[in-house]
Amino acid sequence: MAADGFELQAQLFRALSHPVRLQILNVLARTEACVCHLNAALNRPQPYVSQQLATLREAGLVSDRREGTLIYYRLADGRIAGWLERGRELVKNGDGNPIPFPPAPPEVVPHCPCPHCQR
Amino acid sequence: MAADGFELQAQLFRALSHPVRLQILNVLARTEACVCHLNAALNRPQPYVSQQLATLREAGLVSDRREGTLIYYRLADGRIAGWLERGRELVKNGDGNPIPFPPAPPEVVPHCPCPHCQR
DNA sequence: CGAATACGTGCAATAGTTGGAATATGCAAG
DNA sequence: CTTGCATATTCCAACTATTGCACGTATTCG
Repeated sequence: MAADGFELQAQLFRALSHPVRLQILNVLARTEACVCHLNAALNRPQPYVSQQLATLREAGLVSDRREGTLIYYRLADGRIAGWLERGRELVKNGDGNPIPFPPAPPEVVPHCPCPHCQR
Repeated sequence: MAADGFELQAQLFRALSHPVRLQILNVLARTEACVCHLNAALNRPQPYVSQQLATLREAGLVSDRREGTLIYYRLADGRIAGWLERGRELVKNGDGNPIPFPPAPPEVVPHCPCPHCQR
């Protein structure tokens, strides 16, 4: 309960200190997505994706919306995407500085059953 | 070696996911400081401060400069302070939203032997 | 040289994170 | 109510971080 600002800010950063969670946020930066979409886009087991989403949700970074059996996730705050993007500029690569960021995954993912991919 | 951008970015966030390290960066955001100054300003044992500084140094967030027996630390990149400041706007406090950030420590700290405080 | 001061490092006990597997829940259709 | 699908939670072993403390290193001064 004695959580001062630094402790809260540290909790936010802890939620961000995981490559798969950053990958998820990278997908959500362009569009909301259901769990099955992230499951297919990241090629990770569904319970694993759900766990990371729970961490992001508890940190207040994403929010969710149910639509039938699907649950769509999106960034909780419009400023998050731009802030993360600016954070990338600060990443250094050991000796040199070029930052090998993988391309964002395609918006339509094969074998994803969600309405957004089935068209 | 198989460190993609997300892994590197996660390492950056991991270095930031600690309240004492955030406190150190908060001091360094206004001025460079020697270890003994941080030691006094944060009221933490010197080896403990050194360890946190080592973590920040390995993450590329701070750089250091020796001057006699003192070692001065500063933010490694001018954009870091502003980016951290903007990150605070995203911190939510459980239910409500007000963010109780402690005030920045004073520039001159009692019992600090560094030239900046002895005047 | 030796002593004093400012920092850094190594170690060990404790605590927290990770990621896979099994299982549980919640909704819709039949 | 049962089945089936989408998603969530729980459990657990391996791994990693935290933090206090003793000791090591580097620089200056006498």
